[in-house]
Amino acid sequence: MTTTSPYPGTQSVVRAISVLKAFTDEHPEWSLTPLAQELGLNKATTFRLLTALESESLIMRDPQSEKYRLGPAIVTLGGRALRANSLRVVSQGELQALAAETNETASLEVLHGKEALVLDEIAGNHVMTGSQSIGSRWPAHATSTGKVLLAALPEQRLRQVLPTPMPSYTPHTITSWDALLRDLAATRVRGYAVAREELEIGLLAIGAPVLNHDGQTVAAVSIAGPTLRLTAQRESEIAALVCACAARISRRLGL
Amino acid sequence: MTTTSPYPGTQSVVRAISVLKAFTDEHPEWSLTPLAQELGLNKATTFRLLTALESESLIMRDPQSEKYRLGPAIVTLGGRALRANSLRVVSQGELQALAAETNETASLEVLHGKEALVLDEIAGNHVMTGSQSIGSRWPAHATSTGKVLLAALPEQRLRQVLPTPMPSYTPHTITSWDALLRDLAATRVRGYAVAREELEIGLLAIGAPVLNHDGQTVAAVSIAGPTLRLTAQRESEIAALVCACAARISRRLGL
DNA sequence: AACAACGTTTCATATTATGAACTTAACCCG
DNA sequence: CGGGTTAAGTTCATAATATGAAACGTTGTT
Repeated sequence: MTTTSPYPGTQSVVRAISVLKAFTDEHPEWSLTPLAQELGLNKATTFRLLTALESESLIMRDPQSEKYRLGPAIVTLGGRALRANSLRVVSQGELQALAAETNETASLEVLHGKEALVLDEIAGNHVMTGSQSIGSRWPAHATSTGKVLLAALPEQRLRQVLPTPMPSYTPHTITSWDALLRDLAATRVRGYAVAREELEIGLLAIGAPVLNHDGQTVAAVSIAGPTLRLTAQRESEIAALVCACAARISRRLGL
Repeated sequence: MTTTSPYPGTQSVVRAISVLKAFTDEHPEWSLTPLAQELGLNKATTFRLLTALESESLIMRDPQSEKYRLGPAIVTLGGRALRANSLRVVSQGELQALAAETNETASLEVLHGKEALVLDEIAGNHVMTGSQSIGSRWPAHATSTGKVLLAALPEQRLRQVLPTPMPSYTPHTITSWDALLRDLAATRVRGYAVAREELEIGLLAIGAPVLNHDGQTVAAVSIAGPTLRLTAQRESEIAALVCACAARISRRLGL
């Protein structure tokens, strides 16, 4: 290899991480050869990396299929990362209250690059599913939380972060800079963001910013649910509850 | 270094993982120098490993303190590991039902070495805290789920897995082989395990085994709560509910 | 102002990671 | 059956890469 690594002396570690990241929701299970091909690594190298990761339980092998999967140590590290996040810990009670008030799914998300990362999720009583998407990432420009978080960034930063063109998920996804900047401006004025079928048809979400002691947007809280239940008339009511929840969390952060 | 790694060509990767694992619940934040000392690594090496991990967002730096913490990519990987776990997905509905029936905290755990790893946790209405300890590990010999899982192992395996002496957490913790083997035998006969103040004073838990299509114990389900609420008379009632829940999950696994 | 402590960078060195080629095992399919 | 195909895992010579001692720069302290 003659390619220059981002930093010297980190090739194998970066490669090992790329192995870990290959295990996605869409492809949670890999065999050696396809994985090596996917990553463009030598089979022997990939095997050694997998073995090292397996010896530390970051990766395990499915007893039946013999294929590689993410292992128990990853679960433990993920739990630690969440528990170490004071934002999440502080928010949890308020988020639960919000989910109970609205009977819809409440989420807490932070910005990571061009994506909104789900730190916590409390299901309303309508759906019988608990915290299924903690750790998931959604395209920021197509979600209410994402737009709330983007609205706090200077335009220059936006241009660095967002891909051009912005990918479209439904006919209502915002894909032009013009439309996005207008929506973000409206979000700032309004104090909350609305994403109506921008990520998925039939899905509406309303998000509000969480501010730290300094007044900076550090996270977003949202309520999401089917457009069937979240009708236009309920929208302002829900928005008020989401904003109140976000404000309470902000106050707990010392605002 | 002249120490032989478990496998050749994996030193830096194993070291990088040891860096990740240094971030525990007790010590979620590290500075460079103490971390290098703790791990017995050179400061420059540790710095390079941290930089590599940070470049991939497995580690981040706290904006205020400048110290290192687990990063967003770990949260994402943890979420993927959980979602990829079909056992957890299959169990979730039943676990929620159990928590609702009993109004106490329901858990799903698997054995990992000498510890029980929490895959899912649904709080009853008494406690306002959601899935705080997913990914946590508890000493198997001192928990109901742990004893259920140990009860399925041949004695020889037990001796390999469990440390001698077994650490004690309360005056009721089982620490002798004799007592443990008797308890495990009783668990097998009874069909469920009870841990009364064995891990923590005031805490009672009742666990039952989840069996796969093959009849092998692959996980344990439990209800845990304060001895104040989980009185002796409620014990058999709770045990029946826990066993029924575990049996329903087992059936879903094809038993 | 001198010192101390810590994060970060440099660089010569050889240890360690690498990948081409090989071995082994399982599995088709004629 | 049995010869052929595929994929997992192993070996080993090579040099590229990780290593750590020492130097550097920055910040805070006495």
